[in-house]
Amino acid sequence: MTPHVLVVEDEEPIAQLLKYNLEKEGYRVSVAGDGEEALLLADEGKPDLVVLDWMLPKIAGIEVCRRLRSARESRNTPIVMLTARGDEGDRIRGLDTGADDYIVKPFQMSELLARLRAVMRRIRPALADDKVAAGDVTLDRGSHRVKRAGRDVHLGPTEFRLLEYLMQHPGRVFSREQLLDAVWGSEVYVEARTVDVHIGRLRRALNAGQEFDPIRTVRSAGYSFDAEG
Amino acid sequence: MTPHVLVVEDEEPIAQLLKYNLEKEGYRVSVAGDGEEALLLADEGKPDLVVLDWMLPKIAGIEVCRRLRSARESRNTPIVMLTARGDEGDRIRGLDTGADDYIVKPFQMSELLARLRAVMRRIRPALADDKVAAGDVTLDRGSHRVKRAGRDVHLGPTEFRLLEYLMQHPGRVFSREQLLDAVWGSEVYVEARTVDVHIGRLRRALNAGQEFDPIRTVRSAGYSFDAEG
DNA sequence: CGGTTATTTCACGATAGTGTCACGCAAGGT
DNA sequence: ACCTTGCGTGACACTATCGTGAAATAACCG
Repeated sequence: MTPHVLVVEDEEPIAQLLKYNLEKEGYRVSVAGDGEEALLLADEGKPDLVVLDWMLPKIAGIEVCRRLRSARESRNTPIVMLTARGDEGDRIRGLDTGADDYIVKPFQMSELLARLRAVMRRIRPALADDKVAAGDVTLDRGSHRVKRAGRDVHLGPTEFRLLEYLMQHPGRVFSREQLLDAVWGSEVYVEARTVDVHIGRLRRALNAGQEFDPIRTVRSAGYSFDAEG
Repeated sequence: MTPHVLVVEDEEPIAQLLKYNLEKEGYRVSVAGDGEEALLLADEGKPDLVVLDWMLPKIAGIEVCRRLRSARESRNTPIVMLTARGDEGDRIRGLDTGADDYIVKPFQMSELLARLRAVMRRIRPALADDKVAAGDVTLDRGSHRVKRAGRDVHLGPTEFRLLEYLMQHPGRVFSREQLLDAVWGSEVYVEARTVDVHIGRLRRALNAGQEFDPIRTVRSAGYSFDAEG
């Protein structure tokens, strides 16, 4: 599936310019004209990346950023903000609110695209299909369902995202810190050991009535998801 | 352990300013005055983050960036570059060469610190193909697995790192002190003979059911990993 | 609001991994 | 042969790390 970008920009010509160029690059693009619309579209469109103008009518950019970050759905969606030249204060506040990057207006389109590429590269693995399957485990993002050997498995939201992330890179070992960053988000601080507890619950739910445990503990390194075999 | 930052900057006042402020933030800081020194320090200091001035004597910033990216040690170390105002071309080239971010000079210290915080949150996920193989032994950093002739070999963390280090330079002999420094780290003190014990454990695990021992003892010199042949 | 569900932290026990030592054998020199 | 030095390894006390139940919070949902 092609990456989906949400552009939040109130100046129509700029919005169109962005849409045109991004689509040429192969992205799917939605445009929101103000903060309210942005939150609405973000909620239903589940974009993979948000380009966010800092000066917006109705709801300020920083507020949009904060709300996107506090909503579970969009907690890990990269946000690139557009700021006016010279407003360092805004940039710092933005980055600390959870934006991943910024571009100063006026910008070169080539630079913006390079930035987006850089940001996308960091999360590329997340842009997989709707369904992930490995071994006898199936995870469906659409219906938010997980099955083990055909049986439905009930997971809490965090366990779901944890499994989702692990299954996206089968066999790969992630440290607790990496998992916290990927699953919980980089802006919240929780103890690394919390991961253990969720891994435990995930295991209990996933392995009910099964003997093989697809989640591997690598001592002093982290956890990984491994299909049987 | 506190994060270690390598600052590569040829203008002494700026370098000192950076060092001062970064240390105040709790980072450990090394300073390199040119590209050559940068590569040297990066190699031996294993920094967690590199702040790289783009205009350097001897070796240009972009070249330093490229070499850091191609070296195994520093492949996943985030790089933030410092560029002069208005040089969009450089920035784009830099980002595409593998830099993770840039700051335009002159910059606000607070902005730079905010950027570094943002970059530090994301430890670059290691690339897929970081495997080492020699003879019938395979070591995969990503999945944290070691195989001998196709069979899984279980190693403790220290044995894993030890083998990893030895396999990186097949045939080369390392003294116990060198191995302690590379595998255990320079800040801990352990007896040199401890290496022997770990070599022994590594051998036992690796050679189970095999007749050839890929680890060679060089009397009064050290150990090396040698593929069969 | 009240009740439910999810999340986080803590503490404790279980277990895997680590560093030292000591003893015996091996290698090398004279 | 004999002595010296270096290496391999079993044993053991000590740590670090992991799994998990339970308690305390926080989020959610009518």
